[in-house]
Amino acid sequence: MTINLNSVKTARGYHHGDLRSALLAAAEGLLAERGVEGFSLRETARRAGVSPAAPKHHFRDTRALLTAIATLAFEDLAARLQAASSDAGIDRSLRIRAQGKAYVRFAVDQRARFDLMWRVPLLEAADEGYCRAGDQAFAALDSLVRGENAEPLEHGDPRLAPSIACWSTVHGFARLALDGTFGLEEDDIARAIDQLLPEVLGHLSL
Amino acid sequence: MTINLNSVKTARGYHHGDLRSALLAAAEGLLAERGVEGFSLRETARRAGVSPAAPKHHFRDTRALLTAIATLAFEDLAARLQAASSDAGIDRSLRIRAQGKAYVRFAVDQRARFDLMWRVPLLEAADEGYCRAGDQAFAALDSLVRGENAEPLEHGDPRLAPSIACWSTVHGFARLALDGTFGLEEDDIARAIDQLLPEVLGHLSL
DNA sequence: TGTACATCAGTGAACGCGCGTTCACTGATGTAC
DNA sequence: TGTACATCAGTGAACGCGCGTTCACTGATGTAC
Repeated sequence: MTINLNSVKTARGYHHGDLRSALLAAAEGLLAERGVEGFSLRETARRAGVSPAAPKHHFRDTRALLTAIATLAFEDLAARLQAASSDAGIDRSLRIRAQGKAYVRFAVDQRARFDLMWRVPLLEAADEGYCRAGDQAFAALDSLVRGENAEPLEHGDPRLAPSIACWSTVHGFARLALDGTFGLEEDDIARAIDQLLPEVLGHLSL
Repeated sequence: MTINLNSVKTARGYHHGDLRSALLAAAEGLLAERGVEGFSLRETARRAGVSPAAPKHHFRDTRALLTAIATLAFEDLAARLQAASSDAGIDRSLRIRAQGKAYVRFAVDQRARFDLMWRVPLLEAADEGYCRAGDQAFAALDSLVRGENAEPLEHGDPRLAPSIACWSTVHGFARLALDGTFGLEEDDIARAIDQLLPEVLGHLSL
């Protein structure tokens, strides 16, 4: 079977086949190109080669689509945090450094996705999958800071303080770097992650 | 002289008198009510009781107006950080705690303003006043962490690490609290600032 | 295996919205003589 | 002190834009008999 890339629409026929995935992909692309402020559902449909009304069959509205993307992003982040600490050997403070670096890298390399993850007014903040994915990412960090076998704690438990300290530091560093507050150009950021960040994390006693 | 509050427009006459300030005030109000996402220049003009074209004489465009607001907000923040550390006596770590608390309080009590301050794509990021006000706020923190008489350093100097660690932590904490990531309701946040935040700052060794 | 029919996933034109901005204008202010 | 005139700060109607959403529709798919 030959796939004719030059006439996707014709080859495709009336039904798309996997429009849901195509919309997600198109939305990710649009987001990466224009940032959260430049996002629109119509443009997403356009990029997926589909009429403006088509997305309705897969996502109730813009918020639903953005929420799905944010959820995927949180899952991706959780996986990367896991991987980073696993790959870093057994020394706890090295693992924390590695994970922190992975966190900031994620934010910087995928800034629009990262922005979106926290842009709560644009999302269905109560969505179950979204919340679960967020918790999952936090758990990756928490199980490293408080230990693999530490008892699970409720949101807001004061014993979470060390994990929250770590999360706050890393998250704040990422945001400040993204928002250009360190006065850094694009290229300097990479250096900041390699040099400044480890030193910053060195000021944390967990 | 009697001021007729019921017919401001009539009383006002053709010229406004101080439209620039009125626009800033209206914009702050709108921002507080609807958040950054809900802001518009037209609505600001409407609230100032003026035609949609009037703002042009005072602000080139929406970005210019928002930049002015963000600048004021940074100046306000800088003043509060100064005040908080001055009021906290001479013990350095108490002062740092007090300042951190002031930072997060500011963010939480004025979330829309705080959001805007960092929403760089909506602002004239290179605006001189905006940059100066931002630096001013950082200086308030830096002079406390590195000491009143420490030599001033360039953006990106590695010796800024302790200040940046502190800033990152406090900023990250504020953002995570605002974005609901701690799973906290509005009321819990006040408690988090009083109880969780000091403990978080306790994990910082500066 | 073939046919009837319900269901599903698309189309594309249209609607109404609020937005930022432009335009020709006009009323008020302030300055020069 | 009075007058002419330039400048400034407003008006309000209009424009064009892209957006999200609705609507009646149609082509493809899958299921029941």
